[in-house]
Amino acid sequence: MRPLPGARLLGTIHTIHSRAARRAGFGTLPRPRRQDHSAGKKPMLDLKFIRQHPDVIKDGARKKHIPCDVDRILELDRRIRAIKTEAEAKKAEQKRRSKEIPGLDGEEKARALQDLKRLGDEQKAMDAEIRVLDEELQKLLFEVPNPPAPEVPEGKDDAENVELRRHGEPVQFPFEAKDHLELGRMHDLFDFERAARIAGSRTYFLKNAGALLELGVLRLALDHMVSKGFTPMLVPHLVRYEAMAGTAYFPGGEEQAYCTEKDELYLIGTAEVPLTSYRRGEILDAAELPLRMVGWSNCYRREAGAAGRDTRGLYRIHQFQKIEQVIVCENDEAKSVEFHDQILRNSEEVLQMLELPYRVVDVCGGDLGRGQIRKFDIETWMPSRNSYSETHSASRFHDFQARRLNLRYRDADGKVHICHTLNNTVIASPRVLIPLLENHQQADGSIRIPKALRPYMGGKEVLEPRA
RNA sequence: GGAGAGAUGGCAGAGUGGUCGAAUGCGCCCGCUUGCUAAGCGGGUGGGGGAUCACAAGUCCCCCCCCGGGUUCGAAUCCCGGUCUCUCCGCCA
Repeated sequence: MRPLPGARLLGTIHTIHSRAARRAGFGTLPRPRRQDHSAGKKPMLDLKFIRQHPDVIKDGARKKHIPCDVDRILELDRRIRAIKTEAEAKKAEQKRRSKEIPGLDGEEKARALQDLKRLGDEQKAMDAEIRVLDEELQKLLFEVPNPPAPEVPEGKDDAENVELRRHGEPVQFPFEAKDHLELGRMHDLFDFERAARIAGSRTYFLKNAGALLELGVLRLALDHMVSKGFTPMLVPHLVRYEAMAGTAYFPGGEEQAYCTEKDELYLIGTAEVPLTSYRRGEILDAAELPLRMVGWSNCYRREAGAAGRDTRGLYRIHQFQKIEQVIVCENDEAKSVEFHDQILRNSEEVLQMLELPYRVVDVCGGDLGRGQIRKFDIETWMPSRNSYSETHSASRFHDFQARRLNLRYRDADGKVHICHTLNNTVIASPRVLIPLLENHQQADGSIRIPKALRPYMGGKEVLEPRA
């Protein structure tokens, strides 16, 4: 699934979010308050890089259609460094002279104390000045988008994404095809009406084969990834602000996430959040890399701003289950690109096992999130929508998330670097049940179960509609 | 939910206002010694930022003893707030 589009929404920021943000050290305050071994500033991008290549940043922001005031950042940076140099010189003097105090006494000592007091006050004034400027700088830095890869197509929204390849052919039904809702009724797979009564819009019950199919495809996907050497992980579904901010959903995506107000925890919209955050603040040994993880979690999305869109059926709902693959690798462009290709193919293999037609699109600049360097979406053919619709989203972040998470590694020479991160959907259900049911339906309303899925369905080959 | 204890370098563990970025031990790295190994001996061993500067090396400086703030000429040490961990009691899938 695509990352929460909230990064581009200008939603009202709830008090609770800013409270948590402040405590976490993101957003309005320059430094983290909660426990955080990384202690320090964590700009989205390396400030040195911005300093040296302002034009790259500017052009990247343009391509992503995200506003970004690079000049203001550079100015703040210049001023802060100037004051800092001066403040540090004072601090050094103060420190040095402090050490002489125990050796002094009488009037000499009194005079020295007075001098030092004055020095200290001057320092504090400068620190305060720095703090104000730095607060503004940090806020701006969090909004700097990661420049997209040069190959990323220009474009302002998903209409301008570029198709890369197709696999399989959309089925031509020699009979009148039913949509998944109709099939669901025939097989008693879902209940939307009662769900709405209990839980509101965009909710559902899965019943009978509907429930089993969901667990089946999830397990198939998980097993496939485990066979590829990924570590299976069951993850926390409630996370702190830092995890949301570290993976770049916050700030910006607050409106898309459910928040538990009393505890200031957020329901994850994807296992990417806890998985990518898993080793945050650590310096990994290069020998451990790449970390290849596959997580199974429920995903919760408010779908704010989507009112009226895709209201029917299983397409856009508030809660679903997803198997997600995450890779943490070395800070190496070529490796990162290579893994991006791998995680894309992993997911394609799952769709092939499910015998579903799909295509891969290269997501254009304007449809990329703030942190993504490049993204490929997989769209699976959905007969009822008469279109390829998004079921997977494979993103490459460079060091964007890792920098925020302070996720680093030590190379063979003992040097410390920030990791690269990537992730992709392996399967998300029940959305994938739409193409699964619709593509494999037969004239009599029965549904053929693809071979690879049968072991997960008690060996059954076909689902027969209820009498 | 109630009561208490604690958080120091990769690990263990000292340190209650100055000479502590931090003893000591273990681990790790480099030398020496040694048929090999072990032992022994000597040295080294965290992260971040800034100045100079070529985004190099080197040199200098600042910050970090869970996180943030405060007191003080000076804080790992004192004060306030937060987070986490552990123990006991209660509750509970």
